[in-house]
Amino acid sequence: MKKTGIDWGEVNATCDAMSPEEDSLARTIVTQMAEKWTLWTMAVLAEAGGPMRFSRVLEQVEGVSQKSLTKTLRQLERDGLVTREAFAEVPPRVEYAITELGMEMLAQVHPLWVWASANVKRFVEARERYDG
Amino acid sequence: MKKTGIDWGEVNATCDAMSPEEDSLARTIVTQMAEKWTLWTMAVLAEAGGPMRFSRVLEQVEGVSQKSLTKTLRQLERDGLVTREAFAEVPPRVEYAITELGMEMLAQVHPLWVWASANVKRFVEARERYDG
DNA sequence: TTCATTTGTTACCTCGAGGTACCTACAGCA
DNA sequence: TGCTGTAGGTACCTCGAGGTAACAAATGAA
Repeated sequence: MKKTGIDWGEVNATCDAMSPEEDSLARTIVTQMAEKWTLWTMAVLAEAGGPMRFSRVLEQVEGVSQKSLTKTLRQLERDGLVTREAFAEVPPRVEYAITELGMEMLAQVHPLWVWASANVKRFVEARERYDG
Repeated sequence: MKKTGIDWGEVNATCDAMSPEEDSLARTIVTQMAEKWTLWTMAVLAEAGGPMRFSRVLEQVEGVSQKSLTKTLRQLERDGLVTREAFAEVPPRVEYAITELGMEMLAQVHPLWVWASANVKRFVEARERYDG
């Protein structure tokens, strides 16, 4: 029945070996990763290939509000997924860049995203079957 | 700079080839996957290796409320990730099981989860650096 | 007759995500 | 003397997630 060869026991064992705080943190990481603008923001910074000003990111992540982008970037910075460098100039300049850890996380997410995109039709069919 | 070898252009190309509805659906799939009880529920059904009654799932997914589990299972059923079979008995019996599509999705998520668990320490350190 | 069982549904509550809109500070420029 | 541009902070709003608690429906058991 386990046709995919996934050993969920292995995952559970990994979780059991962690402290409760660590366990809940792993959960938090995955949850935040799926928040509305997080992946998109990281992808934009990854594609840029170097530091990017706040307003450039704001343009590239189409539809995000200033407030939400600020919050998203703060969280990413806190988790070590992006770096932030502020320059004491007028008008102010702040540059963001993705970190090695951020690139590693994107590498993990990448196949999932590709799979989801490639299998959209199967989901559409399932929903039509259910709704109709 | 793209040290991970990820070709995000490839992902974007995939997205560009989709209709807006399909694109937003792919986004929706990934978002729902990260909702509070979704992955846990799927993992429980996958580990069971066969059909499971509602109340068994309710026990295994510790902390979930009846209402939330019902909603979670409905969404999973709608997306073709689990099956639901109701028996006309008293008291009622309803059996849930994971589908092939569900197993495939778990297979995609698995490495991400393992990576997140394995790298918890790096996130903890980043947060301590930021907060302290 | 009354109660337990099982799978929901519904009303009501709280909390947080995320949006819009408006405010600052300060130098340069017309 | 205003006006512009940048990176944010803050007030206020709406919307949905998710919790608790109570109820339904029907049958077999006490």
